Amino acid sequence: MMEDNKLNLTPPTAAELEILQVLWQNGAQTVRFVNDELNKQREIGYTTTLKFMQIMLDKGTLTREIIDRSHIYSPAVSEETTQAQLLRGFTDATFRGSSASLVMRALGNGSASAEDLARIKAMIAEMEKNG
Amino acid sequence: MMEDNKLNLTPPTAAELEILQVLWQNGAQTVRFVNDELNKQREIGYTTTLKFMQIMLDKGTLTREIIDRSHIYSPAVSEETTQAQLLRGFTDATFRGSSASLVMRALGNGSASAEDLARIKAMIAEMEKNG
DNA sequence: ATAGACGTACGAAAAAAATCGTAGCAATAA
DNA sequence: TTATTGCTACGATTTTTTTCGTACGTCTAT
Repeated sequence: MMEDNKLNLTPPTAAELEILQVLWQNGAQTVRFVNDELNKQREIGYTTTLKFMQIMLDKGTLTREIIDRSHIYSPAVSEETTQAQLLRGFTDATFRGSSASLVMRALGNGSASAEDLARIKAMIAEMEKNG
Repeated sequence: MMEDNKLNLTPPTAAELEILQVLWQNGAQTVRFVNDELNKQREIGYTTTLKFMQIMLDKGTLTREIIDRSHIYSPAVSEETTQAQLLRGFTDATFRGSSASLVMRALGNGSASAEDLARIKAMIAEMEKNG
């Protein structure tokens, strides 16, 4: 039987997201590189990382090419799209779909710098100017 | 062996959160009530809901009292605290810890009304006034 | 008293996510 | 040539989450 290799509609799992982050930040890389990066954050075996990346390849979340006998993996989904997709699900589940509540609470945790606030204000102003 | 019944540090799973939402919105309720509410959104068996609520009781996420031979469950965690906890994890995983990025993207999806924007602006103004 | 109706308890099992062990292949060092 | 090193492939296994089936107990209406 052949895999359908259908396009990925379901969002990445937590572990998959970690891998995507490494690739989004560093561009196409080998399993070795990704695994080393992940190990800066938590302990995880090489074959575990490899397995995930193979699964993601199968799901269509990653693509790969062979360069110099080594497999180089690239994200097949953009960070922006993925963030939007995950954010939607999270907002629905945790804030009953209210982006405004989510924003209020995100701002409320006090982690935003003055520049952050300024940029957000600017964005709101822009949105209000348009429609 | 006795259960440790230790306080819950780990955030609720997706299914647990659904149950908490029902209780936060409707106050202390029976399994039957919660199950009926959940079934307005998706199909799920009574015993499944019951099992979750028993597990949550065990974890300390819920408490219960017996009224008129029936078990009435209440959330043992506040919605605010839980949202903050989940938001933190989500922001770390998906936006590399940047609340500002998250806010920008949440606003960018265009779901915020004019009133929402006004309220957010007010909040930012308040934050800037203080520190 | 007895059959429903309505509840809870408990033990699994099914499904999904995460992790690893072992084998095997190429290049290269000794 | 043989041993070592650095990869990938693949088949489990473990853990967590989700889901139910079955047993049992208590009222209540016949």
